[in-house]
Amino acid sequence: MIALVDVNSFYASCEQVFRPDLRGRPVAVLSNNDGCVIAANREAKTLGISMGRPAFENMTLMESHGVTVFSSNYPLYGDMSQRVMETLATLGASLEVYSIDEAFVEVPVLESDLTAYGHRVRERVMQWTGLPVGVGIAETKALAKVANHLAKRERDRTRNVFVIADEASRAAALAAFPVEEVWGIGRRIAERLARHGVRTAADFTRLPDAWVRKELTVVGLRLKRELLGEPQLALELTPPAKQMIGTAKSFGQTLEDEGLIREALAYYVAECGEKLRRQGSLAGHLTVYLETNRFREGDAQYVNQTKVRLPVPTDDTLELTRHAERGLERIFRAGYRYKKVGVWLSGLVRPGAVQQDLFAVDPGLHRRKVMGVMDAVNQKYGKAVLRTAAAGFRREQWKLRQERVSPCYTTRLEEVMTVR
DNA sequence: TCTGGGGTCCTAGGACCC
DNA sequence: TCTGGGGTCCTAGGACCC
Repeated sequence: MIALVDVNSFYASCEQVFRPDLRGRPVAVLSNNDGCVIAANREAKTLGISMGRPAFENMTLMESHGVTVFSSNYPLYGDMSQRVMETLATLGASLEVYSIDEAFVEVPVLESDLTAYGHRVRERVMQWTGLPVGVGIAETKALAKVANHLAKRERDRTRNVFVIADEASRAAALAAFPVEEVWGIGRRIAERLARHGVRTAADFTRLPDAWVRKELTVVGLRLKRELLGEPQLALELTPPAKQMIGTAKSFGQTLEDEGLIREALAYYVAECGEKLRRQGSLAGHLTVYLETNRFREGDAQYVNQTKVRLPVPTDDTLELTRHAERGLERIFRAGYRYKKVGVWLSGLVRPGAVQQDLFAVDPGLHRRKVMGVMDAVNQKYGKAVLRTAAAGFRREQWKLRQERVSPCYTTRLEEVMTVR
């Protein structure tokens, strides 16, 4: 059996762990650049805060009801996530970390009372991390997702456990489960299914295989079988190496100056380079992406991207920066007000699998040492303390807005709480 | 005035190979 | 006048996830 464990309103709950004064009170967390509401606890949702909508649309509502609003604090959430996963690892036979706030846990075979097991998971995570989780248990991943949804319907958080263990409970759960809430059924597919009269998960499982295969590809077919209780998706115990590594972030304000955009780009390239080296891969291609603010209807719009093939796959930030700058040069057009620049590294390979280029110069051992030193210094003294000259000294002019960020309670010594 | 970021998987179609 | 079959690789685009 598989348990899907996820943290309730994860980001909001992380903030509340360190702010006991906010227990039982509405809390919301904003996206990067304080743009959209991306997390809200139940108290905030009850007030009508709309998730995924711009912060400014919700601000009046939030202020009038005393909602405490935070900017995203990913160092905090990442660290809390790791604590949750380590706790879950002590409870399951094996574990797939599915996202920052979710994991599939293989229930140990000797557990006979699944509901009791679910409660034990909930209680231990609460005791060890202070975070509330919901637990859904079933035979397959897709059914565990359904069970997890149903677990969250319980208003009483101490009862956020739901088990689909036999045919009768499976049939009952699917008959009452809207198809658009099924894992893997998004807005587009839900619309298409609705046109064919499919409204519940149970309706979906009754569609002929051939139709599902043709309309929704093998992905849809696998999903149908999972919902019927036939496992199609194994747990991924070791996270596979990433196939793409990228960074694309909005500027705090729109920019027209190519120089500033180039500096932001170089800064993002360095972030990607660090991730690339941590994974032990080399990138064969690099895509640069540039965009104006599509929400400003009066502005002239421009969006473009270009893919650069690297002569030899590399993980050297200086080399990557050089090619990224060339890419930007290709697509930059003066006269627009830009909102976002991004870079994606792809064609990732292991160092052993590299085809050498007869005419390319290997940046050599000393450059690899430079990168090693840069990573070590930044690991120890903080992000981008040591950076390339290309990233410049004008970050103030393009960096993200983050006006309501909480302390990094668990990852920065100077921000650790003092208790008297 | 203010509108997120970072990914994955699948398919179709074109270019190219022998 | 008639013009094959069996592939691979790459890219773009669409869908999805949290």
